[in-house]
Amino acid sequence: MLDLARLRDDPEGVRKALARKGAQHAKALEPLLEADTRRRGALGRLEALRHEKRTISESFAKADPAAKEAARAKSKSLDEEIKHLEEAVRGIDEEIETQALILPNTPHAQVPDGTDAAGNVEVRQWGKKPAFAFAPKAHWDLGEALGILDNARGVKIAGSGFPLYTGWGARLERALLNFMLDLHVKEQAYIEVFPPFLANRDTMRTTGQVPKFEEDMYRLEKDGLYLIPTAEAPLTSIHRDEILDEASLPKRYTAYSACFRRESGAAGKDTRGIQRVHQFNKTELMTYAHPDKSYEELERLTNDAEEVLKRLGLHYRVVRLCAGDMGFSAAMTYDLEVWAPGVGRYLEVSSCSNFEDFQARRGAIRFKDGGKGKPRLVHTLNGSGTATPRLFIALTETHQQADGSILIPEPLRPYLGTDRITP
RNA sequence: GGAGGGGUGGCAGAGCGGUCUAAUGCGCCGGUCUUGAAAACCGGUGGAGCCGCAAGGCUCCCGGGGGUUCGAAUCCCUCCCCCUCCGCCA
Repeated sequence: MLDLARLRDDPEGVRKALARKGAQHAKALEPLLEADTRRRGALGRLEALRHEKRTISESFAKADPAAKEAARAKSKSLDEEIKHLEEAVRGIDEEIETQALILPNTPHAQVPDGTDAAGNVEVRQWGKKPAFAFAPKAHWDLGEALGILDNARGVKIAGSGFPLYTGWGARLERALLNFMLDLHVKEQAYIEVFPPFLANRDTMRTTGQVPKFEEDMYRLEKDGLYLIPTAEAPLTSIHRDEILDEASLPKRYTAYSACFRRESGAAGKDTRGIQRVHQFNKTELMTYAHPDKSYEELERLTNDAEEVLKRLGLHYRVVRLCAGDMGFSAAMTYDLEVWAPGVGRYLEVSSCSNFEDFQARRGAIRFKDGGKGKPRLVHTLNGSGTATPRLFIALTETHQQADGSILIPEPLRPYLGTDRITP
């Protein structure tokens, strides 16, 4: 959520910034500002009435009987006005919240203009596209030939988009996750947590999935819970409604989680194999940062995610997303795109973002600056470190051999227990 | 799922209809004393919102919501959470 005070102080600046994310957002500003003005007017009157009522009851005990009767009557009549105004303020508050919660974050000044992926800017590359003396297969063919991926039976169990990894495929999945977590925990000093995979509405509102993207999630109507689309949600709510010690920042967390996404509207779009699925595994990196240092942290976090790809010998590129291609809550985002030679495309395996205080405001995540004064909002950041389906794709497609086997990169061997997956 | 107990300031814990601007202790911060530290003593120490250039003022918050009352941390209803016991169970 954006700071309402900022909207009041600099409506033009906010309007322009929002327009960079999409012209429609800028229009939402006017009614919001109008409601804010109405709210403050009503609130001022309400508080004056409450003050009057309070004063009456405070002097009640020592008033004489006649004055008591008058006080009772006056207080009663104030009640009606107060109740009326309270309802009005509550109504306006809801109005404001409804509108404010669907406004996206504003992009950082250094985020390039653009309306879609075409506007993204490549920042760097690592490695290069592998050369093959044969035609590299796509992972769906490799998966079938090696018996590590069984899409047909996944469909039988749950439906399309719910991959069934089998044999070495299942072990590869597990090995990748352990490899990544160990890297994040032992070498990069993130605190490992194992979060719930279901989360409530407050949790989802904090990170920005609710209310605007409710339809993108699987929901358990009866329990008021959502299947998490990313561990970002539970990780960011660890410290929701808390005031942290300044000295404890940055707080860096990592977690494995299964992730669930409806991906409705994406049917048929890059869905072959396991490029886009409803359930997948991912390790997540998440930081609660001091607001003055969050952009340094974004670089660090991005590098930490990249390290996974480097160690697995996978060619990738880092792109800075343009304003129009960024997610709802982000102020700046780097995407990591790994090269998949079988499908012949770069695939997004990680999205590393600084949300600045956007999520922190929604979740009231603060810290005491210098130990005194008003608490300040922290900045939150996160990035996948990384998501397995596309990592699985890149790994199998990149390291496939002429004989149809997959050569396992050195760092992963102790986790997988073999140096090669063969048919 | 059933029965009982309980949710108060960073923590412990009192309060059970007006004096609560929530006792007291601990913690923390500042000061006095001291070569320094400790101890002792003195003072301070939550959050949100609104008004104000500021100083400051006002409103709300004792798990959430609603009610009774001139007045609620205190009484009533309801929901959530925690603990104990029982049931079920990976």
